[in-house]
Amino acid sequence: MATTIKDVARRAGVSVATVSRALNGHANVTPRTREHVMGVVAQMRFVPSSAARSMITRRTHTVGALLPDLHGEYFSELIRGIDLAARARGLHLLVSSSHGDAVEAAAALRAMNGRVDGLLVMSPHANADFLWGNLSNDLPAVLMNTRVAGGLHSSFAVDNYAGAHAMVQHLVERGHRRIAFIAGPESNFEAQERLRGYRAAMLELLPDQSQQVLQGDFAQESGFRAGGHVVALTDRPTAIFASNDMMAVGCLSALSEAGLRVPHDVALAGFDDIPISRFTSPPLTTVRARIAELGGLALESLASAIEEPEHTVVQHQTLRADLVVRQSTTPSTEPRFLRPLPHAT
Amino acid sequence: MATTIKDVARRAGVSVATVSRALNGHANVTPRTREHVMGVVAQMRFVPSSAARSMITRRTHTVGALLPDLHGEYFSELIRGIDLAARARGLHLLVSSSHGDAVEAAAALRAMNGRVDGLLVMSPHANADFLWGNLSNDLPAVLMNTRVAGGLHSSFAVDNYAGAHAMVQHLVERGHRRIAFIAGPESNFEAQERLRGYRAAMLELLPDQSQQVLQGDFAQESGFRAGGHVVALTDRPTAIFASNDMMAVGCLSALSEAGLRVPHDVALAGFDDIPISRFTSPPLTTVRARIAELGGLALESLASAIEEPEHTVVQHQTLRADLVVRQSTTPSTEPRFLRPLPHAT
DNA sequence: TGCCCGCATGGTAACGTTTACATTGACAAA
DNA sequence: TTTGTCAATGTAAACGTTACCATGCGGGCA
Repeated sequence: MATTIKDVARRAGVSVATVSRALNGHANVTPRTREHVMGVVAQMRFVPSSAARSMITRRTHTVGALLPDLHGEYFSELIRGIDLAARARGLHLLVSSSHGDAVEAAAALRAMNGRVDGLLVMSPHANADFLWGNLSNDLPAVLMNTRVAGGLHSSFAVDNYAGAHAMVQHLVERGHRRIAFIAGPESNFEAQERLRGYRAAMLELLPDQSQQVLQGDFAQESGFRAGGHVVALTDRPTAIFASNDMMAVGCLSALSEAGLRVPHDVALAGFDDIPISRFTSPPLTTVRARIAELGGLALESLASAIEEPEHTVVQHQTLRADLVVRQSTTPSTEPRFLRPLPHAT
Repeated sequence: MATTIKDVARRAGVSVATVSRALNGHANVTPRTREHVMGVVAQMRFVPSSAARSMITRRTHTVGALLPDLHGEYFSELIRGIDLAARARGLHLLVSSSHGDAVEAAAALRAMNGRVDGLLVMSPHANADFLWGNLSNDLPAVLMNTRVAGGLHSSFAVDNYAGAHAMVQHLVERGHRRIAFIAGPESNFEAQERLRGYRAAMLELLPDQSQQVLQGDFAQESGFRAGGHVVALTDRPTAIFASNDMMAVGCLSALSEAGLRVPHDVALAGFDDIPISRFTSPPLTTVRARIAELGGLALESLASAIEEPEHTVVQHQTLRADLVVRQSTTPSTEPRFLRPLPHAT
């Protein structure tokens, strides 16, 4: 049986109210009493039950994060950004991965009720209806990279469209004409935006060229397969733009196995700028998605919505996605021995 | 104001007990009543407060995970393994990273009280005293990769010593004599064990050779620095054994920048077998640490300790760490175009 | 001396659930 | 008709904490 505040009060010879006040650092308690109480607390190794506490204070000091998956560097980065900001605010983090299943996501969302002060949601299923149906409307929530633009909740997103557009432009400027694109999951909003950016840029800059889209699913393996496919093509593309870095890494592996040199024989680019992309060989040209920053901003926004619900305005922010040119698209005759940056962002 | 079970009861014209029974699928409630109640619940979008519920049932259906950090593929893998097992058991996951600070770790540990049914702890500070001082003794806990062998808590660990030993043996068998080692943080238990394995194997297999240990901290950047250091050496080692994959990746980057070919000019090996290590170029010889499996097993153990506290026996399990030979240590004259495995484990 | 004020502390009602126990009513057996 | 049984539902006491209000006590001031 766990010790409760009553046990402490009895042992210390004071009331539960006094123990509570001593614990929470309230003003009106004699230093002498406080010391005595804290001594007993330490001696009995008493830790107040957060559940009971949050029941009455209506604060859990916890935020929930609903993510589609936890796999890979992308989510690692996202969680890191969220965690960092959460720690700074003294908030705990309850993570939940929905694995792409809307029913599971809904269940997870409901299970968080009463356990969190607010919710961070990144879900391919998170359209307006889904949210309305499963979110308690007085629970603050912030959306990340979802297609719900308007509505009651603030949202933060990476400018996937512009980023992809810029990458195509970079490849075109480097003289490429046949540029293949490895797409992400069709149902994924980010993947859609990146594809849209590719198509628009191609149409705009190389209207005569046919677009070549290979299907992928954001996992390394699918990039590897796509790479193998490209290798076998007659009239091979001179550049491959993978819509995320993990697929680019997989693709790179397939290309080297086939004996093709990057960027000499074929240029390769990714998207996200996950930490590993600086350390592949050659280092990967990519688009910096600032995933950690996205998570951090979303959490900041959520935290302020929790702290002052009335002053909060719904905001929709799009983070710039910058081109990061490394050696996988720049021939080795150009300066190439750039020193990789330290991994901290 | 959030709707409570009372509001639902009033609206449905029944008592709170009936609503509770309907919600929890208890037997003695008429189908007709249940349907009616559930209708009102849906209509009012009522979600029971988990806090209040767990207060009385003394079950939160949540486990806490205290980790030293959340950064990088290692923890991504670990969390994935934990999450997967947790989902299968219907448990939620409250993550907390202590960032190497014992005080913070202690605070995190205490803040979890009453909010979780059990604890998964991986902490460099987790010695017996630390745990005893901060862990409510009736809260089940399982340790991962810590130095506390005996004691009240079950623990799971990777056989870092044997893994490192096997790697050195592999390098020696391939004809290497001058084998450098990039160490991890000195205070880290896993890093210590791996270093111990290196030293023991060197002493045993190459008693005449001097050992060469470079300091690192498990981050890519430190591997990069170590690589740069090795490159500049007269009498350069013919093989480098980095004590984790991230440092190996950083080192690989430094080596290629310097124009050294791996494995032709220098062999390179890592430890952990994080997903990315299959996709570097060349693919990395490493030791498979089964991080996700470790997390999964720890969670399983914790879950059964939660479900039947009396039948649970304290167990200490060490997971085998297998050598995974890829091209970074095998010259290209040997068969090298192995197809990378799909990333699922 | 008497009064009032402020401060430390105690008592207790919340918070929103679940659950043991009480109550009701219907129906069957005597 | 009475009585017993059982199923469905209601009532209220927990769970462990905080917040509000009451209480008592000591000291300063008139």
